[in-house]
Amino acid sequence: MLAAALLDKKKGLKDLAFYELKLPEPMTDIEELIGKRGKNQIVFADVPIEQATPYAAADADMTMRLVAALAPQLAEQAKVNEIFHKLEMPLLPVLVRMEQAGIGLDEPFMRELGKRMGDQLERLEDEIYTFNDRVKFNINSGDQLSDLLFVKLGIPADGVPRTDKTKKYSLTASVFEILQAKNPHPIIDLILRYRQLSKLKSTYVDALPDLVNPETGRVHTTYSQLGAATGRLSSNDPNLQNIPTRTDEGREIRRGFVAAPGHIFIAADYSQIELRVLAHITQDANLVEAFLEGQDIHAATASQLFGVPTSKIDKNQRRVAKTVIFGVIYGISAFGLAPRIGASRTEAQRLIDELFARFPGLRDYIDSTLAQGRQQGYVHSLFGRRRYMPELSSGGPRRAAAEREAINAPIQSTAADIMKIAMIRVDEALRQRKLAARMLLQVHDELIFEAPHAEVDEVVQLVCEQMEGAHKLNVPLKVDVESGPNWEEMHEIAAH
DNA sequence: TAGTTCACG
DNA sequence: ACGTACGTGAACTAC
Repeated sequence: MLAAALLDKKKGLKDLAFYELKLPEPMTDIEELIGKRGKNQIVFADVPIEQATPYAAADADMTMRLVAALAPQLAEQAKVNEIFHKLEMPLLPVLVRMEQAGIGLDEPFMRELGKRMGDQLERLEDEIYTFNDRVKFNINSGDQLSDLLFVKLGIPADGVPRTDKTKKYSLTASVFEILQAKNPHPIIDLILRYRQLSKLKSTYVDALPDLVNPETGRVHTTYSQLGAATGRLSSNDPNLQNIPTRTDEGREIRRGFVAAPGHIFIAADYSQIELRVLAHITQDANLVEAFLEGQDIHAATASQLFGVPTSKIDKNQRRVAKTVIFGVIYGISAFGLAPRIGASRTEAQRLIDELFARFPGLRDYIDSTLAQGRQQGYVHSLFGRRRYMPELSSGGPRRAAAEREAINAPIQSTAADIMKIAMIRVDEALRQRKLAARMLLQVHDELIFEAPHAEVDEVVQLVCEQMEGAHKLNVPLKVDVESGPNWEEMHEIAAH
């Protein structure tokens, strides 16, 4: 019950206070003071002191009473208690420093990029309208798009999947790609291109400059320690954990994140942390050996799957092996794997079977994790962080979904715990050595720092040491480091 | 506000 | 027969 209360991000202080403290008196809601999110909303600083004072006092008082009510419940679970006091609480001031540091944004660059994207979007719109008798419509509207594609243009809709709740035609990028292969039509590529550009423009290029804090001239995200059920952080307003990197055009946006004058970014990312955690938890001999020998893990997996020496593995085999092993830690089925690797369901099943045959520790891990999850009602990370999963004991598709979550959670959670340990240690080491370098961002397996040029060598050394040594597993933790003047132009730094 | 889509690890 | 890969946050449409 406690964990549920603490982990339910939708439960605010007020709900907790009523639930845990059984308050008889209604508390003032923050919305009564500042209004709902929107046009007429004011900031708390504008609330008259006569109203702000009792609200703030109640807020602090309720928090203190909640500590008294919840701490004993927390203490009943030794490991969860330790995660709270030794990990989450020490992490909090580190996150505050990161949020307050913010990150520089090159506003003129973003505006220029926005203008270019806007021009290109206009051209795409015009081209798309030519397929609708030059009549304008809202390309972002799935309803209007469906009508054009499947009615006016007569593209065959058979085989097009339906959406979950509304059962309309699903119009995702992968659906368009399949459609294009079966019934090629020039409008399809235009739509894909339009979608990609408008996503980048509206979500990042247009939105980010509005979030520059006028006081600091920088963008300040907010991290949530309760954002993810697995113990990962989440980032919001803006989300700086999903800045584009996968396409060249998306990557351009990263060029707009710039290091302060006299400074340079340093990015340190854990190499394959989830698979290393998988090797540690499963103790699978083949997996452990591959990491101990410093092999390219996906090439090594491909070698096992296809029975070909690692040196003879081509790019496609490596890609397939990567998809298969990630798929398995996500609980994928042959049905789900097949389209992702462009193979038949039979072939997909063969690869899954082969993976389990070559890495028998994986099957044991899945079986024992599910058994323990059903028996205890939760699964846990290496450090004892729990994810409650009552639906493991239900039936039907909800159970299947819970099983996939249960397979993945210990791995993702353990990686998240290790990263949090590293962040605390890196922050401590930077401060202890009186360095001016600051930790700015965390993106799950990666930390981004801003350092004066003169500090680069020392910071790189320190960061690697703390991250790689955050926790000893039965396989090494490896960290790759890059640096550069902006978030796009990053170049590897030679091994330390 | 629900639903869909898509950006990231 | 059923549904089909984990974890997020944001923009957008339609109601």
